[in-house]
Amino acid sequence: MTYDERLEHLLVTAADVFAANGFHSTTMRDLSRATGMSLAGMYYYVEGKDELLYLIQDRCFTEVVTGARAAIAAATDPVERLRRFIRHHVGFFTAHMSEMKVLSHEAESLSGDRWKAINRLKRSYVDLLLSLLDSARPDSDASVDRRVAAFALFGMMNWIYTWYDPDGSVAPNQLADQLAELFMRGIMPAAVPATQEG
Amino acid sequence: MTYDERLEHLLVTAADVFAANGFHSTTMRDLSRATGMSLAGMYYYVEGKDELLYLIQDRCFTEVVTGARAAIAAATDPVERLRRFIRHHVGFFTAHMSEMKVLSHEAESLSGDRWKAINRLKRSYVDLLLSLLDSARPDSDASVDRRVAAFALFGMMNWIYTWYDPDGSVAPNQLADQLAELFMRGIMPAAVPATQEG
DNA sequence: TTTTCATTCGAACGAACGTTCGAAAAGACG
DNA sequence: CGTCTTTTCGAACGTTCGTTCGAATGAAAA
Repeated sequence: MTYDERLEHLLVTAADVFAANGFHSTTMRDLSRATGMSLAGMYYYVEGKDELLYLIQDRCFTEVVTGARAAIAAATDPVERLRRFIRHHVGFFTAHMSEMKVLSHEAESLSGDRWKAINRLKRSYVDLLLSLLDSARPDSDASVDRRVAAFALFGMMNWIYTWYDPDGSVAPNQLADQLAELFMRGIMPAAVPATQEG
Repeated sequence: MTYDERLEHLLVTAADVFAANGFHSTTMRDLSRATGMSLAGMYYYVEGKDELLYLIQDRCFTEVVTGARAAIAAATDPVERLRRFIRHHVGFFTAHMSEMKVLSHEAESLSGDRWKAINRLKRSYVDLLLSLLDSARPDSDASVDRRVAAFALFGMMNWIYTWYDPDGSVAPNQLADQLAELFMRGIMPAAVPATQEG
């Protein structure tokens, strides 16, 4: 095993434990037990508990942002681009539950420069969705504020970690499609129309 | 000041501090400072830190559940009842941000019997929404799973604490209406129809 | 006043925490 | 083999935590 692989193992395991028990409730001794490394040994790979959380969030969020950009790049239709953004977010979330739970739930557990760095990523990701919304929505529709719409969407997607079981009766792909459908048309599809959406 | 008023003051202040800094990061000494009570003095009113969190969540959630039942009681139209449920939840949330943030964010910070008690309330509240959804949705619409729809709604509502400012440009009433509209019809109101919804 | 009960709190306790340090072990290279 | 570097880790340090305890205070009753 190389150095990088051992660091990776530490980060993945830590994400699982943080997700299961919360960042602040997790002790370095818990991580020592879970990883099989010694307590002091972990400090050879990581500055401390805070940097551990930061590395998990930074890696995960960077992957989310670049993945989203790639996912929407191929499409030109604004509505389709929005739909792909949603599918990518939900797909990534369900495939990396621990990391995404840590990212969503422990947003305020960082401080100082590390917090700022993560928030830069967050802002760029929010801006991306806002621009997608501006393109996809009819200009006329001012009934819902753009920020409200954006954070409502993030809310329904990021809440997943509180209830969703990827091995349950709703498959990740179905969940993604249903959330996209819900966000686009709501639960009360206006009576009849338009079944032509791929 | 009576005993009850002092307990109330402790609970309200603790909810604010928990909301601001998180439950686990908050020390009893922080609460002592914020309330003006002495460290030991708080233990005359409360068994400990865990019971403090439990009391905040129990009182708040009980109020949410009974308030929701009252809010929908007057209406008979299923869609209107659902709309009132949403408006009540968002209205209560924005009016009690600290408590609701503690309720949403610190759901896993309790354990044992106290966790079970809160989860009983949670289950009954979820069941209430599920029954409202069953009544409000066209029987035919199986495109979105009922649990997915329910938790998507809870997600967009409970996510509020991460971004919403009640003193910002969107008033609480507007937020409630917009989230209800979003959940019912989505961001892409199907072109033309039906402006007849009260 | 004296007695009783409710309420407050300074001071301390034991436990658990994140982190450090110096030495030991393991590998790489001559 | 010996030497240098990388990696591991037992043991401890200093701090902070939630909680307790017994004495002090205040208010009401007799």
